[in-house]
Amino acid sequence: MAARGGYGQYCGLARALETIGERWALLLVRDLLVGPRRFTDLARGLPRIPSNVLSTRLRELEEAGVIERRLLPRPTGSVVYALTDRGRALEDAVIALGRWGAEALGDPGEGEVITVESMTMALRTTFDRAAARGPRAVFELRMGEVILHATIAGARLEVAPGPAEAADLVIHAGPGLRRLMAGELTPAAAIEGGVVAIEGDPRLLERFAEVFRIGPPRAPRGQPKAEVTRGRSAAARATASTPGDGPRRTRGRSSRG
Amino acid sequence: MAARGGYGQYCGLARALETIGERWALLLVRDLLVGPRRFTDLARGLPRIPSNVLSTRLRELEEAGVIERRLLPRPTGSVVYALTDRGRALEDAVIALGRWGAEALGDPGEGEVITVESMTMALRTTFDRAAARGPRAVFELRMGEVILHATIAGARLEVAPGPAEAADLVIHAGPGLRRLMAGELTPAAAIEGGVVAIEGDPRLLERFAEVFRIGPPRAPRGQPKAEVTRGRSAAARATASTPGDGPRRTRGRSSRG
DNA sequence: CCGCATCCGAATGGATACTG
DNA sequence: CAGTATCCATTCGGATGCGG
Repeated sequence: MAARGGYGQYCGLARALETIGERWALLLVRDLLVGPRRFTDLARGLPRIPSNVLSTRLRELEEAGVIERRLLPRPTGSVVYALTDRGRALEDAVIALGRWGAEALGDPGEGEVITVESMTMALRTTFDRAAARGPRAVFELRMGEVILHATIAGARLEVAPGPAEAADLVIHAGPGLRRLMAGELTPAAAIEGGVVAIEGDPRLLERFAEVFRIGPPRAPRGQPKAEVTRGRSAAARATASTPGDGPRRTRGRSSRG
Repeated sequence: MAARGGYGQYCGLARALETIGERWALLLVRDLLVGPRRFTDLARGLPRIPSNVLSTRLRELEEAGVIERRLLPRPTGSVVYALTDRGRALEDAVIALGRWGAEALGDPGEGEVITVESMTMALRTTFDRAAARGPRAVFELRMGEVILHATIAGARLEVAPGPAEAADLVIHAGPGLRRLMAGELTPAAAIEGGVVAIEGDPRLLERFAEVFRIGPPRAPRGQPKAEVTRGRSAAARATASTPGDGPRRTRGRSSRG
């Protein structure tokens, strides 16, 4: 690590851990993978990080060439932190770790927050490009104050904070969304159980659950599918009340504040 | 982390870091990805880890379901630590991080060790399966006491500690091998500069340098290639003296000790 | 020699307060 | 808003001890 001295190993992994292995470091990278952020943005997204530690990490990561400080143009004159190319190259590692950790996510612990940044990276992490083939689709995901949208087109995915301009499906969800993504709940069951509420064609929720998956890619296929396929009338079950397994605690910020 | 308390984030990455983000943890996983190891094996491969920290990490990783203790059969009755399936699933993340870190490896720092385990994972990390297509080849890599061998067949790779039974190419190298793998040195230059010495067909060293690559996959191709292609007589330049950029410091152990 | 457990000084991480 | 300064609780690093 930056501070405690190295591992004494001539090894890529050791070098990586010396650079971004310090506590909080990779979570800062996670947030910055979504876009440049100011000091306070980062602090808000990581409520448990002390400001002095945030300071220290930002300095260390800057010295390591992972992030850079940028002076914001006119209006404010303040600074934002942004990933360098080198920092952006961490995305694969962040995704690999996130994928591994997501399998042990379970239900939210007391006081655990969900942020726009963590959800954005969660979607990028769970994206199964093989399952994504098919027509273009725009999803808007709403979990309390956390609002983001994802566009899948071909095998490409784009996720960004904020509402979609024209969503094909709006998903209102709480943390129970994980169970849908993990395949523990069928899309129909998720809707009927109040875990999610949707605006749009229920079949798009099936698509969502196939494309964003926690754990190994869906099994053989055709087994849990049969009894589900179409929930009921395809039309609108719109604007359902907030799901029973509603948002636990969320900390969000729309893209500009 | 196990000890310091969680990050307070409902996020796969945070969960992963809470599990294997503690200092030394992922290096233990790295070594165990090569195979089961005893306490002392691990301690030897990580000379800078205090024994109490090693103890603690092993217990934490066991509680987290990443590793398990196994009682060794007859002869010794001692214990080995081995990855569980869950632990083995960390390989992707270890490789992603290792790949990122390898690009910043530079030359070995004072006192940095190279072990059979780190080199084994380094080869798995840098393996470029696209470049691997071609005839089967067995490489034996020797860096001081660190001896391992790699077999590439089709797009598959197997790396294991110890000498090969029938190597197509034996490579004697020091840490300068990194420069070859990073493309900073052509195979011919590496041989002529004494960075590596080989036993076998020099063209196999070119193959090696194409298949095990640090950094982005080789550029367009055809540029640095031309002036190199065949070193000279294909036959034997065998048993060259230890390379000038010889092993700095190595700690190894043959597979059984 | 293996497999840790214990002890201790030093360095970080964490919480809070405070300033340009 | 954007950090810096302080002070305390933990953990780490290193050395040593010790039963098997």
